[in-house]
Amino acid sequence: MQAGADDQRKSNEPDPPDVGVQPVGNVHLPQVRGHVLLAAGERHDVVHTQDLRHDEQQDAEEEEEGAHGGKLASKAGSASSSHAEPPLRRVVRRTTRSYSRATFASPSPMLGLRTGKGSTEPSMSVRVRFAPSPTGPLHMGGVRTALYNYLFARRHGGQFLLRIEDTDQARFVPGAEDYIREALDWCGLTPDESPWKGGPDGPYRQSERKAMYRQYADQLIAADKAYYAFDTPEELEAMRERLKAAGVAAPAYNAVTREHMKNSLTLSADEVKERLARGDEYVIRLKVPRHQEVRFEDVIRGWVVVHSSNIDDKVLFKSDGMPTYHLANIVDDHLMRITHVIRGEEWLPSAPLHVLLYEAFGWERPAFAHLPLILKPDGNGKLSKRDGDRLGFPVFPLNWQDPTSGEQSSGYRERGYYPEAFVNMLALLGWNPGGDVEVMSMDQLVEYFDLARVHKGGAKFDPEKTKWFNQQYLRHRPDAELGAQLQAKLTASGIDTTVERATAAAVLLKERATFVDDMLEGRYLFTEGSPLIGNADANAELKKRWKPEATPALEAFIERLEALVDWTPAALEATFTEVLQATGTKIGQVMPLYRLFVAGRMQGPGMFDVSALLGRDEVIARFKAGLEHCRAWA
RNA sequence: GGAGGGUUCGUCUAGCAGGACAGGACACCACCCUUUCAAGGUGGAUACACGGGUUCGAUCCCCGUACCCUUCACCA
Repeated sequence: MQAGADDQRKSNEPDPPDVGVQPVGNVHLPQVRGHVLLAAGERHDVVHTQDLRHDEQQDAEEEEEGAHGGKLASKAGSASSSHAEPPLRRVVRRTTRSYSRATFASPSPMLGLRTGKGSTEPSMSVRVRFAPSPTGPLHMGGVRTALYNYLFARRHGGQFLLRIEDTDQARFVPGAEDYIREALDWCGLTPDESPWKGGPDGPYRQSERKAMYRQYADQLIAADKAYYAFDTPEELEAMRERLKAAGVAAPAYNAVTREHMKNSLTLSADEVKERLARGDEYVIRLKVPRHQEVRFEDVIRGWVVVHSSNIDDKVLFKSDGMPTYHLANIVDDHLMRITHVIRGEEWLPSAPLHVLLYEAFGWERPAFAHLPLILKPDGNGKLSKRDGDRLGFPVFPLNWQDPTSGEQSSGYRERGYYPEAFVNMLALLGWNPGGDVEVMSMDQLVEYFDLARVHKGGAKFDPEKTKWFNQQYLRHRPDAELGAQLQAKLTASGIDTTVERATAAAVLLKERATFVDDMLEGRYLFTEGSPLIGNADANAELKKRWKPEATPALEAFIERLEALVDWTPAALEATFTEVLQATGTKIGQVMPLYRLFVAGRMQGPGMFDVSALLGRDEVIARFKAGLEHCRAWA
């Protein structure tokens, strides 16, 4: 439960005000049934290139682009200032036969200024950060937080930084940091400043900033905003027990109880000095003001008000010499000039404390935006690793093996998901651009992203929709790429073939695939010999379908096939039809057998396409073998 | 329990400043297309948590109730 409960925690933060989305207009394009059509000849390219960027050429730059996250530039570039109209968004929907359902976004012609309610005016110096704790694999909730930070930064031309919050030495997990880095890279969310890349405000690993926190804690003590506390764990426990027994709902070390504890507020100056000199263990606590309304305006939730009496004197500096999350977080955000803290909702309860800290330091505080949680598909509560195991879907972007327990956790990448699909799905979990556009490239997400449109309520994760996204991306992938991947998979399973052939097969197979692996169902396109051999399922199916009456037609077809000059799908179909007429056979009596003889399974691409690809010799051989096979029964 | 947050179809959501048959997508069920399976097309079913107000009129504004979630460490 520990693992699960923690999953979504290490999130991150910030954001600025954005703008409302203008009405979507789509213009200059003929409209058909509410869909915008592009010129017939262009529709394909447009979708590929601009929406999914899966063209070959773009393919090449894909990785790099992802690695730099850079590219937002494109938005600026796309600002076709030709028209001084309000920002428009064209909604492009494919209306071609097979892909008409999904709604794709096309790059907006221009990015005009947006104005939105409750949005803060983004300055040109937006700086946000994703601050995970390296305590294990990055949870998909964390990835979404990173994504929103990234989108926000790009949208406003700011910087996206990554800071490793490893102040808790006890929870250090080897490999976790590398995992974070790799996961972010895979998703195309590469930070502008990070422990690995460096930057003007480094170091970006809190353990390496250790030396600078103490002075800030001291500064607070000097200003009477914090104090030393010498209470032992036992004494703290005793205090809680005592208060609990006295009927106190929420025992806390606060303005009232601190009067009865061992701290620099109750002990004499001399004793404090002596204890310090003696080396007694102590922590430094924030001296929360007694009567004060703490308030801040959350970018996505509006005003949040909490009375200081509900906030306890949080430990800022631990006895092990490390700052707690609260202190380090505020100090670092300030030093790193973070303008917007975009983080998970689980941090909302401690936000007032953070506000108090900024006040204690006298620093201007960043804007806060607390993201809704990602909930489990069924029931309520945060999505945890256990849910993934239980329901059979990944909860992490990449595979992960726990260094101590050896426990394995599967990731989206290894399951065959495209990072674009994963990111697209994540982006829409809690946010949407307003129209009915769903399939969007990273550039488009950047262009449309608006923190003000993020939902307040938690979103249940839907693994099915994630598959759908993958399917969308897969079918828009260039055939050559799919062919190469299919070839590689076949080789891995002991089947040799050429890229050309694999590509030709991929064209037929991708239509019914969600993952590249799904195309392996068409392995019969590459093997030799009857697919009936050793295939129990095929034989069972065949027994149900076989009727001796079909024999004449099948034999006639084989005969015609041997003499067929034009070995193409069209010619094959024409021949087949002729045979049916000549023999007075119904298609339903023969086609299933044709399919079983040649493919060995009842589902798949059209048999004429399959046959054309397989080649005359192989098709005829399988036909004959199939016939022999059935005759044995009769 | 305290504090805070949340609540539109099964799910993600739209609904820009009260007046629409409450829209889309995923999933589901039909039908169409089709040699099969997909894909695609068409149609269907299902939602404003509840109760009061304010109003000529509330998904939308106000109050209350219910339920859910998060959080209460020398963890982040």
